[in-house]
Amino acid sequence: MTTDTEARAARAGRFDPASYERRWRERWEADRLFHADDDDPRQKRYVLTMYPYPSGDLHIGHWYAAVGPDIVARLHRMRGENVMFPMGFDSFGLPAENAAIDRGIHPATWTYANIDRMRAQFRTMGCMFDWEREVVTSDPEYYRWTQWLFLQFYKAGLAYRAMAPVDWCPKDQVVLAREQVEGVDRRCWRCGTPVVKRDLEQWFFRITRYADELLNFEGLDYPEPIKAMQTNWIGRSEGAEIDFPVEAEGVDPIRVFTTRPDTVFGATFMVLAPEHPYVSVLTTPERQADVSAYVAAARRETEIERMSAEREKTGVFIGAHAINPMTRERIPIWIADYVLPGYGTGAIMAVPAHDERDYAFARAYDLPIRYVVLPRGGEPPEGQAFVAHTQDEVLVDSGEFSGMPAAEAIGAITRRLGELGLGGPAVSYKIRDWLVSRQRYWGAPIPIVYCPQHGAQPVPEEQLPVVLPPDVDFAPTGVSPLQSHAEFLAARCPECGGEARRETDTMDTFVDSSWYFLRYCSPRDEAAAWDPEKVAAWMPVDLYTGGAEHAVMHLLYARFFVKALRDMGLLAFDEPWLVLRNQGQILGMDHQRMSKSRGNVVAPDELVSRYGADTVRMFLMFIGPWDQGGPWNPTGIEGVHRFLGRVWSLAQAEPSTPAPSDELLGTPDEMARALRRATHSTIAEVTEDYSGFRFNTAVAKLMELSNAIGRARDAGLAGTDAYAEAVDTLLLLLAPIAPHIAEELWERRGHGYSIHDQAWPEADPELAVADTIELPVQVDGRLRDRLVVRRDTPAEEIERLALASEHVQRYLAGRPPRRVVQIPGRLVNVVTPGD
RNA sequence: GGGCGAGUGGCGGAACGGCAGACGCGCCGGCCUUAGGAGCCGGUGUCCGCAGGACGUGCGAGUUCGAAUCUCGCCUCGCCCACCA
Repeated sequence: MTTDTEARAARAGRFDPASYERRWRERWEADRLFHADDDDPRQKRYVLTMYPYPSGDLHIGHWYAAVGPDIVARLHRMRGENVMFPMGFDSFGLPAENAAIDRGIHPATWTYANIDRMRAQFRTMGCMFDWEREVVTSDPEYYRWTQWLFLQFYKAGLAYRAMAPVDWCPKDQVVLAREQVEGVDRRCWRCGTPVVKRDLEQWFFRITRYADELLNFEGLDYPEPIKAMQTNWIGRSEGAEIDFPVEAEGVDPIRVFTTRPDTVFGATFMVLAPEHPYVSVLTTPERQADVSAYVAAARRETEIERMSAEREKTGVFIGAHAINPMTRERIPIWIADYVLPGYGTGAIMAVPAHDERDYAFARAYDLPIRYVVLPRGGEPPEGQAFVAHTQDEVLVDSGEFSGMPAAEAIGAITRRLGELGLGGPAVSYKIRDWLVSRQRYWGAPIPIVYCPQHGAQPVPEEQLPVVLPPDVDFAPTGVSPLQSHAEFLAARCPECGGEARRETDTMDTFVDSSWYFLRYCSPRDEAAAWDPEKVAAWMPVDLYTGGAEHAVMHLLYARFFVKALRDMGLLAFDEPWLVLRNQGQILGMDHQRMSKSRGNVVAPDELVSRYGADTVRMFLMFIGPWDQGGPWNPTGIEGVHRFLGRVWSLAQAEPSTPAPSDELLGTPDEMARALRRATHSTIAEVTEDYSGFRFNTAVAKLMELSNAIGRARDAGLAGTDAYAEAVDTLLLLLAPIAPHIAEELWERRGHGYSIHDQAWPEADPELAVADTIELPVQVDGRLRDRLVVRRDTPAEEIERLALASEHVQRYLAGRPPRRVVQIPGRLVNVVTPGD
């Protein structure tokens, strides 16, 4: 036995992935095997995975993220589709600049060295990336078109400049988008420093114009959590705007937004955000000192202090009054920092009886609380606001609306306000316009110049790209390093030709990533951002994969881009990707997110050199559901390596004399049929699993098939057609997940290059089913026996056999069963009469 | 505070409402070895055991012939959002 094994092993050669993996990768690349041809007439399939930031080295998480879509892309390719699976680098961004500050390396030097290293590391994965389509967003050939797109947004009125209170990271010395401020304590997403508010002139993209369309996910196959996150982020609220006239000459009423117009009769005071423009207009002289102090304090506060929900409510009375438009009562106007300047109208009608925040404020400042909505026949609750909004509340103390169900009153009161010219229905959103300017160097310069005569002027398209000058000072000063570069700064006004100053802010890197999937379609086009015909042919992306952490940033921005570009007539579709899948996150062994600062980053290199790329790929896919991720633990990689080693020897097994009939396994014919059954059911199952991103169970089924092949070999089937079919099928099914060994063994078995050009195997349903089945027999739902019967045994016969079982009879004790439940092909359940 | 997930052997994890624990790791035993940290074979949820049983999917109820799976209520953990009127 051992000597046989050794002899076979000697002929087959030792299983040594290092001896063939690199060789095959080089050959595939030299042959352009995985290059997607624009002119290929077959069905196109655009598979995309999020391109990485070139941080320095690939870690195990990059492998995990890339191998999943690679498997699916390869499956489609073997099914005869023209598959594009490109890769590139999101290479602008802050870390490069930090490297410049910390170590004196130019951002470009640092970035491109990292790209070179990571590109080489990427190649060791054996993914079918089409490197001929690579995009690098910091290349002038790329950001030229990022700038061009900015100009299109500008011309379309979707890019604008405004003074705004913005989130500012004091450590990185940069403005952040709202989406880049994280957590309850409002920290910078990059460095974790608490952010502060600053008023600055900034560039915005008008994403709010598309809020409603972005809420529509019809026809999109997204994970539910992503849809929920985007929906919550956009935060659409329906309600009413209501005007509260003020007691001051020549001042327009204060307009508020509320989702509860039914409670307007309970509005006993008003609260303005301290930033509200009316504060300075309405404050009475005797209140001026207190109000100014409060406003100044609010401005100094960081977001941390301001946003904390647990915080005591504070505010001051500004001395002025407004009129409740329904009760006609005179109500005091306060300012308080719990009213946010950016949401709704920056002013609220305070209804302490029906809003917890207003209630807390009223209690703190002894303001009147009036309940106007109550459960039918109920009493006002003791010591708290009544916010419940079920079906059964009615209005009380609300004039002509008293007695009306609250649900109905929302519409009725809103209509009445409209009739009175005091407001009407309104919709409010949490989402704000996207702040895209950054006071940083390593990004695409915003293509605008400022002329003393003509103001902000777009750089003419033929002058693009506005190139980053290489020689700047990188010390962090709070202004862009470009501001101290005289040559860059000096520009001509496109309108008058006079001296002008160039915009020194660069664009958020999320602008770069909002269109890179379009550039992949015609990556070397020098005349346009993309070739419309090629984009029409390839887009939209059929399958997009990446981390869920981009739910409200990249994924939302890119959807906005596509919709905006469609409305400019530049694209003819509505959504960038039709199917989205998120991989889980691979955590460090300490169960923390992998990061250099924690020192828990797992590099794949050592594993790859010890076991080969196929083993690492397969192990990563085997550890659990792909969308789940989890802490890294290399225990168990040996099992996957052993499996590939078994495939290695099974695929090269020498024909042996067929064994005689075996009492347990049957005749050689029966054994062959069993093997074919295993082969064909595995085809069906693995195909399903790959398509559904269930790679872990796919691997388990491949292992089961190889176990069956091993038993067949031991039974002497190695020379038979059934054996050859089983092994060749196993290799084909293995090709997407372990492309190197599949190719090597395919060749060794005398088939032509390349296995990756073979057709995906088809399962024969006739062969996949067994002639005899084993039926579990339950008594009262508990397993008591098993029946082995032919597949076509009639139900009456099965019932007879089941009742005849001594294990069943023991529980029936001679009584007739109350009933017998049969699920055809699944089980039999005998229900006893009971007591 | 709101929203969404998830709790199954020693471990990672399987399981259209129908045989709980597939597949693998680990562990135990055996074979082969000068050796085994290589390879191969067998066993492995817990408890009682001769056969054969009992108990088992975070906890408690319910629906069902039958529940890891569906419903309700708790507990724990994770993620996202959070003074959004």
